[in-house]
Amino acid sequence: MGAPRTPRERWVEEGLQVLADSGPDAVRVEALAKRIGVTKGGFYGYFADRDALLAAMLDTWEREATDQVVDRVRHDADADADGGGDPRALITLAGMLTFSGDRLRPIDLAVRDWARRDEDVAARLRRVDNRRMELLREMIGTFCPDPAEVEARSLIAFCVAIGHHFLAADHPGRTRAEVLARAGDLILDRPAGPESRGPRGA
Amino acid sequence: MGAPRTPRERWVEEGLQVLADSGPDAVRVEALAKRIGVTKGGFYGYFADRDALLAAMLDTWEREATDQVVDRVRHDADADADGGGDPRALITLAGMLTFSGDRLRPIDLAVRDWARRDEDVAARLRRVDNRRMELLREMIGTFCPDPAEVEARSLIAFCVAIGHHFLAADHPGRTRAEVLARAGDLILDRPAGPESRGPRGA
DNA sequence: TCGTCGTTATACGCAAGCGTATAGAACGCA
DNA sequence: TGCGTTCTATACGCTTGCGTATAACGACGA
Repeated sequence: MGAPRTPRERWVEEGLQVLADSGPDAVRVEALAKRIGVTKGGFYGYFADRDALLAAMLDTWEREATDQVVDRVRHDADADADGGGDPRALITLAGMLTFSGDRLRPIDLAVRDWARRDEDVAARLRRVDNRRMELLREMIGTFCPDPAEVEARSLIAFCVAIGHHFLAADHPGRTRAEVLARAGDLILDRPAGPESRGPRGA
Repeated sequence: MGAPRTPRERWVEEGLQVLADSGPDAVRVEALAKRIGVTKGGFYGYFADRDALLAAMLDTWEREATDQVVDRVRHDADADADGGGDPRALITLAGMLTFSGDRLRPIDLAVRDWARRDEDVAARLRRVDNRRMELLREMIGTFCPDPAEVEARSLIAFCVAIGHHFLAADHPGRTRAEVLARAGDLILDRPAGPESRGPRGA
């Protein structure tokens, strides 16, 4: 058997790329083939139809999105093996506020919009979000005793992490990163850090 | 001249409807015609092409979205002519957290996603968001003296208002409305209200 | 009653995109 | 070298959608 010249994952990868920067409606078999530099000939060997590709894309995203959350927690927890629980929470939360790499974030945003009109996508997103939310609860729980407040702060943190990418407003005299840093202070219920604390990410 | 049987606004309105629940890619001339119960014959008397319709839709949305903000402020300000500035802020902010009617909200969400891939749309959204942000600053400024904190709280409020619609997570043992109410307390920097305070909206 | 003008239906050519069929090319293995 | 598997190119029919052209239709004013 010949080595796959255009393996299945390639179609999925390219599909996720297009999803990320043009939305699900732009994920078209022939367009993907053109991007890859191939005709659609081989596509139907891997997938029954376009919907099967979309499902495979979501499978990949869901798995990666979940793994990533777990990895991040484990990594940050190791990095802070000395200090108390707090710094871990802060660092991880800060990471969450800018949320990881350039690969998954745009996909994540696209999926969120997609979920508004597709039940299946919404169900997948719910699984992923519940996982992340649980993480947030745990972290915020390290410094906040009231469960209702923990829930509220977690919601706020998550909404800011997502929402600021959908927000087009300017902040005259400040950068978005600066405002986000200060927002992080408020969400974490701690006094404002030095004004010149470095930006935590965009 | 015969009365317009299918006036220009009808196309715009139907377009916004489709935009709201299926995204911009689903706004197709012939599909709209079918929805209206007409063929596309008359469409090109009003619009040069599909893009012209999209532009007109955005014009309408931008105007309505702006007017609505102004109206809401004026209305709430009148309703609270007696009390201090604070209640006005609270009420309006609460309204913002669930943001108004069922008509504009879904359009708003669709436009936000759209703006991620279209410069023109992004520019329009920036105008609208800056307007709303200014309003938030003003309201939050009535109880918070530090400008940097005002900016951070405004960002948080706005992100929660938008973000919670893109969030699929559950809140075991609580409703979303309850969690949002508590989040509002935190954003407004006031003690938690009675647990059983009615939900402020969905 | 009869034009007139705006709206609409119908038909056309064109392009993109889906899913299928079929034949050819490339590679691993014997 | 030859065989079989796997991927690929090409071609087909079908549908949807765009934008244009043209003719019919209807309401209103003269």
